Amino acid sequence: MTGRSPGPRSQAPPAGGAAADVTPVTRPPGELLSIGAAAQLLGISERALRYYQQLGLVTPCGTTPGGMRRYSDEDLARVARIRELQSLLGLNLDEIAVVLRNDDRAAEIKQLYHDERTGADKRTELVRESLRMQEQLRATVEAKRASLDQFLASVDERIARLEGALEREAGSTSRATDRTHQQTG
Amino acid sequence: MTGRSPGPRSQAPPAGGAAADVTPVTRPPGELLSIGAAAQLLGISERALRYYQQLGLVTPCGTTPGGMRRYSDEDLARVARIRELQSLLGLNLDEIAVVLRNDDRAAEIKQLYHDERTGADKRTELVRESLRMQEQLRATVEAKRASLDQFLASVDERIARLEGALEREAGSTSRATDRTHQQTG
DNA sequence: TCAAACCCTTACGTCAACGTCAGAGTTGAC
DNA sequence: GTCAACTCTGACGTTGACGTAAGGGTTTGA
Repeated sequence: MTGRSPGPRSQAPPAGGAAADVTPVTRPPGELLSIGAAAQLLGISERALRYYQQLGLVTPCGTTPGGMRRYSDEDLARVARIRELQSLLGLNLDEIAVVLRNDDRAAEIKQLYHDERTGADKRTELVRESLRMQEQLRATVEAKRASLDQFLASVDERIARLEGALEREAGSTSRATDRTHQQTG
Repeated sequence: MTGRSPGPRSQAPPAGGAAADVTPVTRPPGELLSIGAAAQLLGISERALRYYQQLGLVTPCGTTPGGMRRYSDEDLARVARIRELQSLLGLNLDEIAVVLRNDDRAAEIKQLYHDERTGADKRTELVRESLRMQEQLRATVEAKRASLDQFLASVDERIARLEGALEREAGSTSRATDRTHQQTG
């Protein structure tokens, strides 16, 4: 009911935890991965990786002399982020591109921030810019969370009513049909 | 960045609150609505309503002698539920069909529960069944909420770091380049 | 009663996010 | 060096969730 993991349709698969059921691929330390290995580790298809690259979302950090893609840990993290934004926030790849560009800008800002040549006021300005972007993202997430909490509350309410009914049933043990069956909505 | 409302792509539009920006359509009391009125009130297209019917998700409570659909408030609520399940949980229409079937079963159970002819043990059994279904849905929602909270926490952490940096900048007011620029991650 | 506004079914179109297949090149172990 | 396994670049196919247009009925207010 929560959507089968292997399929690409509907929900995006986990892609953040362990890979597929077979061959958990005990992750290598800091080596570069081929597209096949990366795909298996992330639990997604090679096609998806190429597609993300085509859209400019993730470019593998390098290639072999023959032109074969090599993915770093950082690249993998970026792909994981994509899947997270897909499944958690329901963003499409265009919207995700915006978020990733903000991430990149944040990294750039961090560099500049630690650069000795950056003046104090410039530094402050950069931090403010980064802050604005993060707060915008936060607003999106928070909105989603609020709706989800409300939904969860309504489910919990139904559950509470049902549990109440169950207790009342248990209370009226052997006496057959008493009239304690309230009309609770 | 949060997905434009009018478009059908990516995220499902609100459909729970007010309709489109023009003509808020101050809802009629308990009358039946034509498909056009229903669509406008819900902020979705007529095509979507027909499509949901085609999939067996929502059948308007009646039709005119000429065969034109009439939607009750209950029908509208059902459609709103569909949109909510789409946008909040990211379920596809097949998965939503399952949830709606559970909703229907719950309503049926409620009827049986309040039926005098239903015995005490049967009653208990029915409540248990309903409870199981709701708890299954709850698990789905809760899982989503947990991931979302974690994501939100990570965003908040970044924000906190940035705010810290900002305060430190404000602290080192006029003195040009001091060395209080910590390496915080 | 009659025309404008609305609705019906049927059917083809669209768009995102990949799936899949073909034909050719690359790599790495032996 | 060679061969199996892997990867490359096109390019067309698929699927879900509708959009859209055609051709024809239905409703309703004047």
